[in-house]
Amino acid sequence: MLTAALELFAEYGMAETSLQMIADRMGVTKAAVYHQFKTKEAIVTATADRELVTLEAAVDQAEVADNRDQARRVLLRQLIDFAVDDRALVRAWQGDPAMMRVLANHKPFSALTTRMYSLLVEQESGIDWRIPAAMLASVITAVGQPGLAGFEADLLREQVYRYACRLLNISD
Amino acid sequence: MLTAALELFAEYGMAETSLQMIADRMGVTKAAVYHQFKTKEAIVTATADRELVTLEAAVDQAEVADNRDQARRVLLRQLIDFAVDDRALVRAWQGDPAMMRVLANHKPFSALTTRMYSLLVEQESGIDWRIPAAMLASVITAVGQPGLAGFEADLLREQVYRYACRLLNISD
DNA sequence: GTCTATAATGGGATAGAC
DNA sequence: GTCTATCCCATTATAGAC
Repeated sequence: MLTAALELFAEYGMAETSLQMIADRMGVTKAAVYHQFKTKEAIVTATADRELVTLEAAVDQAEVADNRDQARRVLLRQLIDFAVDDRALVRAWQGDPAMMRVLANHKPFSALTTRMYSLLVEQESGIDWRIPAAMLASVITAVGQPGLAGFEADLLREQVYRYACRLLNISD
Repeated sequence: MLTAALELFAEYGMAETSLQMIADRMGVTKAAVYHQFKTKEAIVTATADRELVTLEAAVDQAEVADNRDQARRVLLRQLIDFAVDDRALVRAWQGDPAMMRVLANHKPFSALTTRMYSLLVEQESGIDWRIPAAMLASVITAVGQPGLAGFEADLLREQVYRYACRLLNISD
């Protein structure tokens, strides 16, 4: 069910995916869908929650690193792995304004992005990390672009990691 | 009118922007909007057409460059200028699945992206430019991210150009 | 050109039978 | 859990007066 919904979100966006479409793909009626989830937003947050555990584990691991550069490298690796392995999810999340609005109001999601942001945005050194962080996020989520759908995961993973390191001026 | 529509598209996405919202922002009724544009898609393509002339001029200029590297540099500069100066437009275009579907079916837009792609995707040298092209597009459109809204255009322009050059391994 | 009024459609959501 | 049937409402789109 969540898989079916996520595929449709990735293809049509959240706003243009009706409960009827989800029900049709599952071969049931709308009422059956409503039996599991009270609202459409609940479906969206449920699809997100299923993926959040993986991302939370990645941030957990990065937060215990020895220093900030190391933490960033660890986070980077895992975010890229995650994005490449689940490009449909990235497509569903990235950019869609309706989806972003719902996720921004979803506490577990916003809490996670705050933690990621803290790892990236350096206060002490006087460097403003907001711009490079935005670039980095953009490069990682680029794997969701339709034009890259044909590439194999291994190649894409390696290439994106190389470009991300180049962006951050760190050795891979 | 097109300005009002574009602002709403940038904030709520195309699918979640109703004609009523556009009419309200203009202080008129829906019927007045329909008098100018027969359908909602017509409004979208009209907002796009208004911006396409700028982008077409940029590609024209790049296509007459001496060599491919030079063409890329010219195109890069102008695309970044365009994106930074009109971040609301980038936000409206980037990612929104509904918007992308309409634009993909809009000939002037698809023709332009084909021309840009030809400049970037190198066949002769054996290098596959599809991945770096996707990275580049991602970095440029990153200026539309809400988190970068507070930065001044000049700073953003300079930074994005630097990161883009780093990505392509060319001197700025 | 802009208004009021009104169709026509589709979507979110619920009630109640099986 | 799934169905049929229904409600309510927002939206797209049009007709016709001013």
